[in-house]
Amino acid sequence: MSAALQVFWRRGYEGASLAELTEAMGITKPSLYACFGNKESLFRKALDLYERDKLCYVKSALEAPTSRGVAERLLRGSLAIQTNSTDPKGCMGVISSVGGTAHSECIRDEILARRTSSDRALIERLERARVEGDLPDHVEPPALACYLSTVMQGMAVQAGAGVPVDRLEALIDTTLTMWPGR
Amino acid sequence: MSAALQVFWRRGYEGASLAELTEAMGITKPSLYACFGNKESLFRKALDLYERDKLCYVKSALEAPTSRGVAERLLRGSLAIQTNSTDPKGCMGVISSVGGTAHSECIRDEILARRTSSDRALIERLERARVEGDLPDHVEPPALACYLSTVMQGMAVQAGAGVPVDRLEALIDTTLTMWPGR
DNA sequence: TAACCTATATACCGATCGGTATGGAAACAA
DNA sequence: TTGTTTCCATACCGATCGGTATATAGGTTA
Repeated sequence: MSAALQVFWRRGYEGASLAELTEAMGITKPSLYACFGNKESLFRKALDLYERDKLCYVKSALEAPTSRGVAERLLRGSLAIQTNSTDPKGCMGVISSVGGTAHSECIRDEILARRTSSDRALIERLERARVEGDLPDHVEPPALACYLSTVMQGMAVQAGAGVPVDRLEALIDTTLTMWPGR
Repeated sequence: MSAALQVFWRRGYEGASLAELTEAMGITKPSLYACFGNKESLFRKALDLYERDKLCYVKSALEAPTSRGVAERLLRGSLAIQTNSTDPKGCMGVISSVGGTAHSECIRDEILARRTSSDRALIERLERARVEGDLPDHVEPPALACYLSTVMQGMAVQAGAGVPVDRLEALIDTTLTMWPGR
């Protein structure tokens, strides 16, 4: 299962062929279909595993005491995943939601829906931060949440393109320097 | 030719099939191969057209009088392209450089090389800005250039995912509010 | 009209896609 | 031993991939 995740992560949904998937998983196609139904439901299960094992840092990041702490933990957490030496570079969600043919629209919708729910949690956390005085009044939580998501997705593109870790750490430092509020 | 660009832009290099390309261009496959060689060289020509017609804003953006002006023109220029109602959403470079099988690595390399040369121009412009007093001394132009590219690529992901224009305009405003220097 | 050249359109190539039917070996009951 | 059941690997399915050979149609020259 985690072998399938690796393949989907590196290739995206459409770029991952059944041949590569079955070889990585060490099973044959009939076994794969008996266990997981089809390629699409296998992908969903891989996405579940990805969220559980790789995106767990988000939950704890939102529990940071200040808004800047939330931003820092989110940025460093996503960087750690995207540049882990044993995993593919970049973000699986970005890789599988970009481009591709018309056949995989429901996959895109699935990813976008998960992203939306994650964004909502971040907005709510930033609203709380403003109430608590962590953010200046002129900052609107939805806009700032969108901004932070954008930086993380851009960082995923860079990591996927092979930009080295230290440059991305500098990127995080730059972002945090500009962060409004504490 | 511009029809081919539309298809590659929407689907990415691998997601664009010859069937879709020839249909959009209104020619048959033998004609396509007689005129353009093969899919890869057709893609390169489409990429040339994209740079010439769509990325021309970059050159004029770098000529803005201040560093903040450069950032604003880059952000608004790329947003205009990425959300143009007649073109596909998002950035063609991002869409074609992310994911995919191993067969298209040279395409990725091509895009990454063009991105690198564009980044270098931005770094040089920001170094000039620091000399001219547009940026605080503690800001390092390579890091700030990387940051700005990251925001633009993240914006491309968002635009490709269907985030509406007005939210991305708010994102630009947020980014510019935090911009260090004038 | 006859010969010829070009240019396009159809039909096809081997490879691969996601997905499945089938045959044969292993395990179990009688 | 015989019959039966289960399970999995191979071989195959139609569709589509990128790319090409061939045949026909149209225009030009003699």
